[in-house]
Amino acid sequence: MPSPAAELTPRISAAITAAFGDDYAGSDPVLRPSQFADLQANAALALAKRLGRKPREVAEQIVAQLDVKGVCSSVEVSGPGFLNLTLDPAWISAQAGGTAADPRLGVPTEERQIVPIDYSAPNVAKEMHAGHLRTTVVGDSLARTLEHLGHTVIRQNHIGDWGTPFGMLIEHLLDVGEGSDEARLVEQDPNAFYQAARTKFDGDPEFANRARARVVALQAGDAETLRLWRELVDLSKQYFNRIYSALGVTLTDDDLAGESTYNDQLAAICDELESRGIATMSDGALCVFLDGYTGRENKPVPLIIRKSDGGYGYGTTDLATVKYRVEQLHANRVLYVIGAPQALHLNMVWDTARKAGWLTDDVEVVHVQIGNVLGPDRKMMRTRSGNPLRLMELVDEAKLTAKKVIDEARPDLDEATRAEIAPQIGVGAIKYADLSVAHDTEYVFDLERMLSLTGNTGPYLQYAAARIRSIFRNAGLTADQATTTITIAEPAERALALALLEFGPVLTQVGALLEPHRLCGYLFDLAQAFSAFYESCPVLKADDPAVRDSRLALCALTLRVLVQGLDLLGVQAPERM
RNA sequence: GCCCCCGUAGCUCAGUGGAUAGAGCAAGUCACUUCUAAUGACUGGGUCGCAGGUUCGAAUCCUGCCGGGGGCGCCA
Repeated sequence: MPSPAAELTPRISAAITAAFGDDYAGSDPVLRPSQFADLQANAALALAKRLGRKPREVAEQIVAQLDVKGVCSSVEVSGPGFLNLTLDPAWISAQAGGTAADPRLGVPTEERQIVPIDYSAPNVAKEMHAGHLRTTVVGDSLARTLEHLGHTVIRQNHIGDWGTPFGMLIEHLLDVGEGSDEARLVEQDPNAFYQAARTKFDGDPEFANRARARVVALQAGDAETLRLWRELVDLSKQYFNRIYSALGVTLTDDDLAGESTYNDQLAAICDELESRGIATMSDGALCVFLDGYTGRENKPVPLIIRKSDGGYGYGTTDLATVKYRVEQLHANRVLYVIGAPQALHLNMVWDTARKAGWLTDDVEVVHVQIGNVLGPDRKMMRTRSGNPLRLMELVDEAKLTAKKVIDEARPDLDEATRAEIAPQIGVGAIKYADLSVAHDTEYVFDLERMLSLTGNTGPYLQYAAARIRSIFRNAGLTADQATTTITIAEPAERALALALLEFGPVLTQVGALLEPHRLCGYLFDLAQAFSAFYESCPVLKADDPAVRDSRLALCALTLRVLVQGLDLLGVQAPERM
């Protein structure tokens, strides 16, 4: 069941060719949504120039050749040469029926690609903060969406499980004692543990020396040191999993691909780049200098792949991820869902990999830039400095607020039901807020706004779904029993049905552009179209049984699209609220 | 200094080179013995940062400027 645009594009193209000859075959019909009709085709204005004729005349000639029998009820030339296309209600009805009969709801299955997605990437023994929340939520939605479109997604959680901080963390672990309450902070309140280690490191020279020695032992592969390191990582995994579980994120231990997994490849990467002359020594560090990367005072910016102390930084491990994902995972497209400030670094890594021949032109690499999350003061929320909001605390707060709201709004529901619904609303609100703004723009973290039950928020969409479920409960039916033919009559029915036909095209676009906020915007429009329909078109109270059944079928389709769409965002749709 | 991103209604944000730039929130008006009013209908609200350029047509593309943010060698 093609969408209106998919149906009309080839027809208009054919009309253009028929009117102006093969030279014009394949011209873009420039089909766009319109405020004056269902769709408008703007091709005539561009063609007029090429043809040396008046745009309106060109538009008339296209119309003369246009076959839209059974699709459009009217085609009008308007303004300077726009083609206003109004769809036939019978066609809309049939397409809506076709969508309802399709288990995939009109979502195409695309040619399969292998798509590793790098997202979340929290640090061991550190609290996840709002910034991590965002890459986690956006990455997870992209993973769900691309999978649904038929791709093979390989989740890659590139956790920070290696590096110099582990010297002080391990020494602190020994100081407080393995298995002690303080050690368990890594699992419950990792920042407290990290800060305690940090404070000692900064204030106690003896401790700092032990920490530095411990880093050396770790890198040398000392067995006891590795055992302690693994314990820290394991404790952190518990923490990550509690967060992921609370948030309904699809990441599991199987998706962990932390920095340490590339340890045994780093030396070879450096050796190869050095022997091939791609990397050179500079101030004791092994660096890659690339054309076009200059920094202060026009000095070339290095990608440091081996520090002067012999250690490796994230430049080297990131190079290793490119190699691994291309050579071992056979990726067609690699997504790095990472903070926007990393753009320079990532580009240098990719250019280095290209220069080395590890990254080839047939593999698309994309930086899905995650904009900074700002505090109420509009300043960046940072981990290093300042005191970050504990993510768990934040989630708990959202759940609590949601509970208060549902308690007040639905005193008729029993306590157990309300307690079950509240987390779905609270968590959904946070995730939806992250997803509904373009991923590369900054945004101010504002719990109150996220939890607002009106406007473009998670709860509003959940409410729309819950209302539909309520209708089916009252009808004594399940949604999949409402499979009657859909017949469009009222304007609100028409608008709702048209919105439903756009689900597939929107998902295609989200997959291509990697922009979940488009799905949010679409679902919001759909929910609004449904609310308007709900106001003006009685379903169960409809006089005519045929109208009632048609509207029930429309409700069922709306519910399925809402639930499916929310699921691709990683947001639950409660039965009632 | 160089590079990247951003600047749209009071606020938060959409916006595929197409007609009179849109939502939501907030403000105001109206509609509930309700298929869930947590809603809907309506009203007011704009120098799309500024100035050029390209184009039949620019919020959108190009250049310059102003303002904000970020990045720019041994943290990741």
